[in-house]
Amino acid sequence: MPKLVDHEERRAHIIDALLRAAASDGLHAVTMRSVAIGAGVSVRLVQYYFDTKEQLLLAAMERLAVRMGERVRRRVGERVGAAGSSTAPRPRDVVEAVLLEAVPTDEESRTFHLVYTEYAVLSVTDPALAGQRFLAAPDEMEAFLVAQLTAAREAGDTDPRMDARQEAVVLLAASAGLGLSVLLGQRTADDATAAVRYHLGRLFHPAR
Amino acid sequence: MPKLVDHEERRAHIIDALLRAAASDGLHAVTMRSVAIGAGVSVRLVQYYFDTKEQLLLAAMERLAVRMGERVRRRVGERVGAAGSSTAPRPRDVVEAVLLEAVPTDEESRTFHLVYTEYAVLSVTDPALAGQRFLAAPDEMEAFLVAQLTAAREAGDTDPRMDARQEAVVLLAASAGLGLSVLLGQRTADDATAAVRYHLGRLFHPAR
DNA sequence: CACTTGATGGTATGTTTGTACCATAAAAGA
DNA sequence: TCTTTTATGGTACAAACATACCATCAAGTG
Repeated sequence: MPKLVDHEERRAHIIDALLRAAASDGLHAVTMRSVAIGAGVSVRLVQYYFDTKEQLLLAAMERLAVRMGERVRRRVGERVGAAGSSTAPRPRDVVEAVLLEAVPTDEESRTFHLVYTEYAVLSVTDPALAGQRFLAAPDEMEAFLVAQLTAAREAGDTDPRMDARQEAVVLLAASAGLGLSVLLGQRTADDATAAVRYHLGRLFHPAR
Repeated sequence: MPKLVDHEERRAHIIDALLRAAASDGLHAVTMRSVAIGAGVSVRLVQYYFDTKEQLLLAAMERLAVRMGERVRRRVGERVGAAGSSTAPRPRDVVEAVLLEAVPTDEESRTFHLVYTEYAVLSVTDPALAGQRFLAAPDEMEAFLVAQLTAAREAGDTDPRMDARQEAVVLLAASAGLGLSVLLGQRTADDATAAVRYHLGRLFHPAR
């Protein structure tokens, strides 16, 4: 046999080229050739590792979904660590961290969220993409928020009449909407961040 | 001359075919041929009325933007009328009407919002679509909401410490996010509506 | 009645796309 | 050493696309 290459690494390299292409020219403009050029390989190689274009798109989407989970978990982890290893983090800080993940700040997160959104919209009309793992991440986050909000309410940090489930739905929708408006260039990331903080300030009473 | 046709009507007819095609197969899959077939005319006719595909897409987008304005204004008008011709409508009802416009209920509004969203996302990467009237409608709505919220606060219907501008931003983002989640099939229209109502219930005190 | 002009159909063309096919170098196993 | 398998390149091909071109019919105008 020849070089005996690490397949997963090669696939990841090609997928990254696809994501770059999708972010700069749009997911609809992604072509086997443009991906190959972006990855610095021949079209034949892309075929070799992904057989068909549809499978390439599928694989890229799965990678995005995995990354989304990692991103959110990392954000939460940072907050947990920042509060010191012994103290439990305040629910408000954890919730803020999760919500702010949806706001694209640097170029890297902008790219990520743009392509993620392109996929989400595409999945509505494309049967091959439909019913994919797009729903898992949001559902997971919703359950997580409900738990945090419930804890906060029982600790007396919010209005006792607050409905944790409804509030989680609204928070998630607001952060998604704010992130989208930043992508569309309607708002700056700072404005979106300020809006999230304002809203959380109204939701949470000062502890004690 | 021949039949002497109403150009605007013909153009509207073709654009409607484009919107249907975009809603069912995705904006990226829209082709001169599919539009022509959908409109029941020859490809040559589409060329005749819109010259190039880019101009066709542009014209359809403009039509969407105009419709969006009409939709919102109609919603507000309904609320104003429902309260009786002499009484001023309660800000809460007006705000609710505006926000619920973003939630797709029947098939017609689902089609409309889906294509609108497809255009919005496309405009991020497509230079021909960039910097278009997408921003006008949201800005207008934001100003409108700020005015309503300010009036409500001054009438004592909300917490006096409420920041009308920040609150408007959050409300707009939440309704956009909820509408999107309905399009993506994550939530039902009823759930989204309930979330909007819940949030407004917390924002507005009962008048008096 | 001739003629111009608006509205339409059909077809040709050049380009781009995804994919299939053919070839080959190189390493490992017999 | 011969053969099989892995990784790669190049090219060919049919389909689809946007667009340009050529033709025709009908309705008003002179």
